[in-house]
Amino acid sequence: MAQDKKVEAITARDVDFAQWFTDVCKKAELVDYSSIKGMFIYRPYGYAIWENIQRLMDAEFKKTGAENVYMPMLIPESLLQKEKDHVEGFAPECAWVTMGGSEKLEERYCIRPTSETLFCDHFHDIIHSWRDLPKMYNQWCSVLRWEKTSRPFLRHREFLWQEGHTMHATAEEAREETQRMLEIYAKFCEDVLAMPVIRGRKTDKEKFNGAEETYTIECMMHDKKALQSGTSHYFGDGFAKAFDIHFTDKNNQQAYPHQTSWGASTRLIGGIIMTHGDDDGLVLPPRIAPVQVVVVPVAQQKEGVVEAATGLYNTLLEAGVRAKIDTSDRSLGWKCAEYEMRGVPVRVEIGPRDMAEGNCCLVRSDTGEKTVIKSVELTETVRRLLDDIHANMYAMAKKNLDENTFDLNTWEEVKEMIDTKGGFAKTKWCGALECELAMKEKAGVSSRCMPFAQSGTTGKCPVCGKECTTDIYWGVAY
RNA sequence: CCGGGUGUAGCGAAGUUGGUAUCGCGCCACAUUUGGGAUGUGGAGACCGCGCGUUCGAGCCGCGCCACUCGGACCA
Repeated sequence: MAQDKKVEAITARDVDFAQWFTDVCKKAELVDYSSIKGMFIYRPYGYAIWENIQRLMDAEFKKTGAENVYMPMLIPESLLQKEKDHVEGFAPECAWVTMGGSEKLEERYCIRPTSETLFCDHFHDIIHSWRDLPKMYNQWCSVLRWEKTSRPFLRHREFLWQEGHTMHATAEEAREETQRMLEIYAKFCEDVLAMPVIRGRKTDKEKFNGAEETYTIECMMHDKKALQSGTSHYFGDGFAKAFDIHFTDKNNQQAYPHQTSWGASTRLIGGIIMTHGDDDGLVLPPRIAPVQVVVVPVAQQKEGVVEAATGLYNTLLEAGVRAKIDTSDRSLGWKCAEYEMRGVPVRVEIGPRDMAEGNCCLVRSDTGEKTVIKSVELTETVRRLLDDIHANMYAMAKKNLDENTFDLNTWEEVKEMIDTKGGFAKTKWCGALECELAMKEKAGVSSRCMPFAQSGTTGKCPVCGKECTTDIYWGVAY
């Protein structure tokens, strides 16, 4: 019966993945819809996940020397238009401010879809000497893109993100920065979010507007579709030239600096949900979970139970564990189901029977497994368990990725795979745009990335059959 | 943006030939309960997505808009 109730509350994951995702977002109280299409309300539990992402990522950025700044949210149209490829890419999804109070503005302002142009305008003013470099700036903000369709976390019109913008004296140094930041995103996904990633480079078709090279980390969701989870761009000196940013180098020569930008967004939360969630709802990676352990007293009206539970709770807090205790008058069953739905990694149950023997019961959210332990060993066991859960969640996601990635040779094979079971196809690619477009047209997949880990072997392009060496991943993307 | 579907209480739904709206869950109070979404009694809660029109009268009919959703195109 209890099982039936849960299934009733949330659509079964493998019956309708899209509906399951929406149900989880709503029922776990991560987000709510606002009155404007594509603009979402981040509720406390959802925002708390973002705060944890911010806190942990920000620390990594700062280790590299990045500094946080904040730029205006409006971009004068003339500024946006300075770099041709960039404006062409973003113009279709810009929202514009045309009025100031009751006055029509002389020049309309774009609400930032990304801030390269604003940073460049500023860099123009502050970079004059080789001593001014590198400049490594980052900002946490929201951006606006007038998307036609929207889904919680995956595609918002306004979404929260961070955007790093850096300027370097040499191309080599900028390239290193691009790689360094991509690796930070990759490690973050693996070590904090328990999401395995494929690191690689985007094709020219898929790269960021105005960039010379775009690097990406691609994750596989439980439904075998791809989620681009972080990107890092190398711009060369294109923007520097467009914005007339130059400096005097050590040899007293005028030079253009080389630029990068890198970003990750609240889309990561969508990734967490779609990678780890199950039929009971969310399953949160322990290192990002707003509540890591919830203490639930059993038969709490009995003498001493609440006190014993509170004791465990305080022990956890003192040990630095993000803990919560629920002494509300909800039934035990309700509480169990509720915290499973919210994906709290570990639940501690303690009732009269456990107390009599100095025990408590630990339940892990990833497997549902219950273990009775001595209460005095709580902190140590919980710490180990949280690490175990992380490792297990990563392993399960890695298994999903590995088992659904296929080495294929022709576009027909790719189509067959996508139409029947879904997954990533790994093939060779000749590098021609026509072949890339044909894969979309014929097989229904887009290129995800050319992985850094190249095999070095020779094979045939799945479309034109030409001999080539480049390995590339294809998939259906969010 | 194109095509299909849907908007009635916090959620899920019913609503007859047009007559100001019903049910379940949830919510609140009290009591009894509590080792996997408890039970009883009582109570509150809806400008029927928004606007305009037709009509003596619209949840229901017409037009427009907004939002959600599923495909497609586009995009992080």
